[in-house]
Amino acid sequence: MPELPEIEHLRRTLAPVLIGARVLSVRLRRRDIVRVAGSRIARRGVRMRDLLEGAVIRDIARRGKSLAVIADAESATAAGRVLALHMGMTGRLLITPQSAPRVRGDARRHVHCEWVLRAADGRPLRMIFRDPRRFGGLWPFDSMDDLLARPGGWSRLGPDALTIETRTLRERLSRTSQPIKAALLNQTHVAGVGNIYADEALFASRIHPMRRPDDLAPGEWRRMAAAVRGVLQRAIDAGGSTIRDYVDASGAEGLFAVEHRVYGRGGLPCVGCRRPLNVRTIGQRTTVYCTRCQPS
DNA sequence: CTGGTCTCCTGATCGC
DNA sequence: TGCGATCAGGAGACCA
Repeated sequence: MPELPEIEHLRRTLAPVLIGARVLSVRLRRRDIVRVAGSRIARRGVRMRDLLEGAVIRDIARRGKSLAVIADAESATAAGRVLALHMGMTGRLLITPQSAPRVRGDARRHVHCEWVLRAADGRPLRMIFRDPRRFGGLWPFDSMDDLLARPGGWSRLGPDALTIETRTLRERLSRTSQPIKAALLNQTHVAGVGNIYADEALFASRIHPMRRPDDLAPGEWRRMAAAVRGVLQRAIDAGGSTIRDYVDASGAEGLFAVEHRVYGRGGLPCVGCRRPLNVRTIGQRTTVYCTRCQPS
């Protein structure tokens, strides 16, 4: 599932291809994947210009697990536009040369939006958004200011987890009395930590997931901040070394097959002490940890 | 405001 | 081999 490392990797691979590209046409197959900040789905008609039709892409930004495609309008009088994307659990954004065979068969299922682009170097490209489970979606905004200010945009997201500093992490997470695991998952506190990396970061910092934020010592905050940044950065590095050309890639399956030390290993021996790892639900999420290496 | 629970959705996996 | 049950989970809605 796409977490921050996958999204950051996507951003880095998309940017050189998309920056300077003109969106020639957009085909929306499922209207309800277009969401509007403040409501579950777009109530009114979706205009293709909201999905960047006619615009030139200038940049791609990321905060947490959210991606923003930033575009200029074609006419000098019109305002720019921004399209935010969230991949949810199963979302994928794929780019192929337009000359490549169209997606067919099973792969065509759940393709909710298609863009036809002309890259800065003139290459014709096709981009598709595919999301079987539809937890992801597309959020149109008028501008970057709009995205940053509007509730439902990035205004509610905390600082990005990849560069989170000890002091900020502590200030942010101390706002709640929830278990530290649940607090880490709350995107308004820190943006970008999902279930996998929350467990991995807590294991790496030897902190029990049920610990309360106000109970943590300064050294533990330092370890946790370093672990959050570390596990995310290592995953990005692993992804970056295994993929060559996203444009030619048929997908990102198995991209981040880095071995997790706790996630998905419930009942298996802890890599530190060989005791079986514990599994319980915290914050409505399956949580795996070691009672010995992460004392409560 | 806070914290807990529910809901959305489909594909993978499990048990029989 | 088939098939129903179960599970996974990001984030917003909803409620006490």
